[in-house]
Amino acid sequence: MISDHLQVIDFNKKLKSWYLKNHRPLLWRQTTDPYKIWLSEIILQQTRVAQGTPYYEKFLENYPTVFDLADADERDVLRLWQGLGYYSRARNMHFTARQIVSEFGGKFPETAVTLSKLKGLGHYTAAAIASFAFNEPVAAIDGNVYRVMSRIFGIRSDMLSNEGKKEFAKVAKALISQEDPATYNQAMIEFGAIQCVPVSPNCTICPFNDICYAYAYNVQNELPVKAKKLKVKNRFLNYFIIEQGGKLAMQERNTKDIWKGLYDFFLVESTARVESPEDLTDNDTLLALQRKGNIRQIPKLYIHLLTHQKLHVQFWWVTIPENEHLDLPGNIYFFSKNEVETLPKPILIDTLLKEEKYL
DNA sequence: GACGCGTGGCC
DNA sequence: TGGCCAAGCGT
Repeated sequence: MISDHLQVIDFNKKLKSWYLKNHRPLLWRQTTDPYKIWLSEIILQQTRVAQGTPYYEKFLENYPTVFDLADADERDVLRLWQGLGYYSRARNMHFTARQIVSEFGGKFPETAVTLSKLKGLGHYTAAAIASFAFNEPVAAIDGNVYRVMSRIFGIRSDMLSNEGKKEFAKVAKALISQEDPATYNQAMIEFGAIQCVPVSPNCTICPFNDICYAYAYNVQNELPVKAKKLKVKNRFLNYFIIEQGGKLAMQERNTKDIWKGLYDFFLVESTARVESPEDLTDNDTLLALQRKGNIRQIPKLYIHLLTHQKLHVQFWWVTIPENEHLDLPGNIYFFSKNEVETLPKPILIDTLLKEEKYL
C-alpha cells in the first residue's frame, strides 16, 4: 500500500508527466467554466467520449449558459438528449440549472460538499467539478480511477460496495496532489481511459509497471472486483401506432418505468409473444381499434436491449378513418407530424418511425 | 444495500 | 453472435 510521502510524490510526478505527454485534447478540458464542465460530466456518466461528444457540442450551441438551459422547456432538453440514454440525467440537469439560476443567481457552488447537494451530482461529479473548475483538492473517483487504483495497489475489495468505496477513497485521499488537484484528477481518469484500459492493457509501456500489483501477478483481468450484475428480464411490448388524418397518437411515459418523460404509443404489454391483437387481453381501446381501424402488422419483431431488460417489441400500424371518433385513454393525444418530430422519443420509437417512412 | 435506468461499440 | 460494459446517480 502507498503510505510513504515520498512514494506519493513520485507517483504524482510520474502520473503528471504521463498525462502531459499523452492526454487527448478534449473540448471540456480547455475551460474552467463550471457550466461547461458540469455539462460534460453529466453527459459522460456511463457514456463513452465518442458517443457523448456530439451531444456536448449540441448542448453548448443550444444552451451556451446555465441561464439558457434554465429557460428551456424540459421537453426540448429531452429531445436534444434523445439517443444518449439514461434520460434522468437530462431531467435532473434541467432541474438543477433552474435551481442554480433561482437560488444562486446563476453561479455554481464552489465546493464538492455543496455541489453534491444538487440533483444529479453524486460524489464523483461534485468532486470533478470542484477540482476542475475551482481547484479544490478532492479526489474524483470514477470507474477509471477505481480500475487504476485497484490494479496498481492491489485493492481487491468490491468497488461497488460501501466498504470498498471507503477503502478506495482512503487511498485516493492519500494520493491527491494538493498543489494541482485538477491535473491530478484529470490524469488519473485519463490514465484509466487510455492506458490502464479494462481489457488487454498494454502494460509494457506503462510508467507504473515497476510498482503495479496487477502486472506483477498478471491479474489485470481480475481487477477491479465488481459485484456481478443481475439477470436480464424479458418483456413483451405490443405497440399500436394510431394514425388519423396524418396525425399520430402518442403518450408521455410518466410511470416509474423505462423512458420516463419520453413519448411512445398506445401500449399493451403481454407475458409472451403474441401473433395477433386478438391474443391480447381485452381492453376498451384495443376493441375500438379493431372495430374502427384498419390494422396492419409491422412484419419485423424488434429486439431492443436495455441494461437489464430485453424488450421483444411488436408494432401494429392502425389507420382510423377521419370520420370515425375514437376514445383514447386520457394520457394519449394526437400530434401532427411536425410535433411528433419534436417530441423526445426512445431510439426504438424514432427508428420505427423512420423505417416506416413517417419521419 | 439492492436495484433500476439507455445506447452503441467491441470482440 | 450475444455478452460485456462506458467519466454514476436516485430511490
